[in-house]
Amino acid sequence: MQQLAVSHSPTPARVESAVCRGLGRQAATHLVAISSLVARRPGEVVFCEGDDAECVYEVVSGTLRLYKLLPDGRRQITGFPSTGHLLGLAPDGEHVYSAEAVTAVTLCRYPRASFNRLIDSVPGLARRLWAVTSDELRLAQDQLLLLGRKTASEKVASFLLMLADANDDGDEIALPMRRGDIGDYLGLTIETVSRTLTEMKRDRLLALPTSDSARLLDRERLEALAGGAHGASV
Amino acid sequence: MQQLAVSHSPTPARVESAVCRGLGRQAATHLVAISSLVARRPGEVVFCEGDDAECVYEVVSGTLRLYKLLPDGRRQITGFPSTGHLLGLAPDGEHVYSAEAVTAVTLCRYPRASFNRLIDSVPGLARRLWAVTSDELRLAQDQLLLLGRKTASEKVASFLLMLADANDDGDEIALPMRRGDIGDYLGLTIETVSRTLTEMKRDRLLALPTSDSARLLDRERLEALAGGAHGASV
DNA sequence: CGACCGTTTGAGATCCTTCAATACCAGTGG
DNA sequence: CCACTGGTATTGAAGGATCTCAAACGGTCG
Repeated sequence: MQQLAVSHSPTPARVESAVCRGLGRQAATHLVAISSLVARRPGEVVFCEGDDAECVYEVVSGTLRLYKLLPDGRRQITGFPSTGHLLGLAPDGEHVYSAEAVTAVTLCRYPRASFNRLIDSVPGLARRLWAVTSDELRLAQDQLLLLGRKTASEKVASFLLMLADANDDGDEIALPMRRGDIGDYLGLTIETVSRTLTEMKRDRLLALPTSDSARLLDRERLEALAGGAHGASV
Repeated sequence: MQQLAVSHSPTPARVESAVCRGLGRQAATHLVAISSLVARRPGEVVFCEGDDAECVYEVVSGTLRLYKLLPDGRRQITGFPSTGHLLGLAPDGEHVYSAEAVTAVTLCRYPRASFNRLIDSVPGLARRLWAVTSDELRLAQDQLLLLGRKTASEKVASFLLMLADANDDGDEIALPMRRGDIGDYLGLTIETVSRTLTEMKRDRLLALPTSDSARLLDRERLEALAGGAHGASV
């Protein structure tokens, strides 16, 4: 996990994240000192690609979408970060993607300058951030395989299994994002996503109690469909 | 840049890489001490996805392809690392992609255990590796946009511009990889790559003196075709 | 209820793939 | 020197997966 957020609850010094515990009491206190909480409602923007990256964010609650745009408006969603994920971590000057709230979200915000000083002064933090970024890179490379070489059904199956693994609520999945978001994540259109889900429902691979939730009915066949590497190894 | 390699030439203590200079003489000497050189001929494998990641590599010369496979053999190439790039950097246990030589290559190999100890003992190294990995992540995210949302022509234009930027030989580009490699990098077939290149030649966008080299004739139109983000910002 | 927004479904068009043949190029042996 | 061979690239024709355009459906909220 990549948790870093510190508590802003009544007991300010209480540390919730694995990283903070790893860093020791003093460093954790520093993190609390430089952080602040921000909230966004569904659809609201947190930051845009090209903005000066003045802050690093950690998701405290809710789900966001990260995306890049082409000049004509075509959109590629690169991820749906939720609780515990870090945003805007790249060490240089500008955000390289935009971030919007999918659900209502709360974020823990760290000013970049303070954050960078912390990296220098806290032993182990740089290595921790490296590990977090490496894991993101690994996921991005899995996504390259998905986008470049998988069919629509394989993409959707991979996506559902990825969500199931992340939510670890067994086979019950929340789909807070819209069909269009899913399409822009998988390199498909809204219609193809919808048709593929309908087809999977017809084939008894899954149930769609509502349009924003799903239940996996046949994980084995879904995994076969997804091919290797929906996040897991081959 | 992400250079780290140390010299194995007659003067063993001489340090060639930017990182080593940044790290100081003593750390650089440590790097030399744990490294060894390996060579591979075209088509030979350096390591495979799923192998224990016993070593980290830096490319000293030549070009490689990194790729992931689906069970049925479909392939997605994730990059063509060349001189100065690091391979197998992920901090955990297994390689997450395979690496093969495209041209003849020489690599500088660091045993992972020693490398990890070095990270702990050399201040600044972890942060440096974080920066390197962040940059790879940024490129991977650009590639997500390309694979998910660009057309064949846009993909090929982006690819050519990316190579031109990397080689910085102006508008002369070496294409050491085969058409099939380009296709598997761009999520296209061999035939589509070939047709697209032919079409660009017909449109006077580029010249193809041989099948493994190209000259950009109209960078402006190519950049317009590539859309934003072929590596550069929008 | 009725408007709105997102999803689903349908029909036709298109880009890219697939399958197949031809061209090209370098190396080898006659 | 030239034919032959193997590998890669190019070109052609046909098919198909996905997209586009368009309409119908369904839930939510005032």
